[in-house]
Amino acid sequence: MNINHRSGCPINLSLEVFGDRWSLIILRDMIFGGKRHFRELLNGSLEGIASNILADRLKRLMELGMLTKADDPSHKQKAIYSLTEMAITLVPVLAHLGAWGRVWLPASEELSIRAELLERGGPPMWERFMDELRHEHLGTPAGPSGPTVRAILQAGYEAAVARKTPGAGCNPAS
Amino acid sequence: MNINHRSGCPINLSLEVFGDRWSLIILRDMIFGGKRHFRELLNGSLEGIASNILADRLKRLMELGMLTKADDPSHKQKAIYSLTEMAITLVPVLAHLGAWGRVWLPASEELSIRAELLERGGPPMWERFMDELRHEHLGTPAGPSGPTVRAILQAGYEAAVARKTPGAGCNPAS
DNA sequence: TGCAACTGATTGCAAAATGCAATCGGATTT
DNA sequence: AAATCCGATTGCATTTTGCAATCAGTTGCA
Repeated sequence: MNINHRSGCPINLSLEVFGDRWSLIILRDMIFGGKRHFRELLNGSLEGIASNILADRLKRLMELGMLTKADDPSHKQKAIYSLTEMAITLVPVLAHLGAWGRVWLPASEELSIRAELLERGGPPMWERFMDELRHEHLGTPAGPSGPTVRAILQAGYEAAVARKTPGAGCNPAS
Repeated sequence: MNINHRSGCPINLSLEVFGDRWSLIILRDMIFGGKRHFRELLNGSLEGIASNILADRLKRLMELGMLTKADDPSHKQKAIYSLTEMAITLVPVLAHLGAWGRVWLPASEELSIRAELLERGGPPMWERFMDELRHEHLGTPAGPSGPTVRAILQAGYEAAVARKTPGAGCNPAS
């Protein structure tokens, strides 16, 4: 990326990477939502990102070394975006950020569950989650069996939704 | 603040608070640099914030409940800005963010020292630092004696600077 | 008293980022 | 063959941002 930095302070440099309203949202959807395709990210996010912004941020995140792009063998024109190790190690940052936001901001109950579970799981759960992401995005060997961290978080989310609207039953939506 | 949120996701809400290039810089300077006045923040930051941006962000952070403002008894028109508990609990987030930036971004060696010390200190050091900030900004009783965490970080920074330019001797600059 | 320096801001203005709708060429599905 | 889906790109109006200049009130000093 550019060598034109405001300062060499780590927090400032991190802010130059994430100091906008969308980059971390995209990474959140990839990490916690398992999204890998342009359309998934475009239509799947709660916040409704515009397609040009999404294209711009994906490009930017690739230039920064946070994402890589590869062809999808099943769809000749589909691209698969993968997290790099640099992005995967954001998990603890996101966990802390989510924990802070859950406490201090008007987070909805259902969406807070993931943050709460991740906070309660602590560093061991983060490590396990990062290993799963490495397996999923970098092709490293699979870790221990059992439900994945993402599945645990998702199950917690769905249980919270069910508690709120008990008549809805099982909901296959992402 | 506004009730017009993009979503109730904690990470999104946090991003609505910090998803800009300056808010966290200001909090960083207050937390790690001990800055309390407009001019200190204006002239003291490495990144060179503009005065209107600083004024806008201070106002915004007050509306969000992260800062409070009080008159300085020594200067009739001086204002002292204080961190609230909401802002103080950002310390772990900043610690993680700094640790991530130190590893993955071209952080300068001197400015990385703080992040490294804070990371090595871990949660106990963060807790102690937050207690010191509570004492400083909220008037809670003082904790254990001995050098403050900020002083430890500052000493590490100055030692790193001295290592780099050995002839400079002791440097009283902030 | 007079005056310069300093206090926390505010204003005007240009540049950049954002949001939105429409569109693109190619690939796949029906 | 037609419709749909794919990852984008374009044009454009609106909003946000960054920068320089400036503001009025306060303080320190001569």
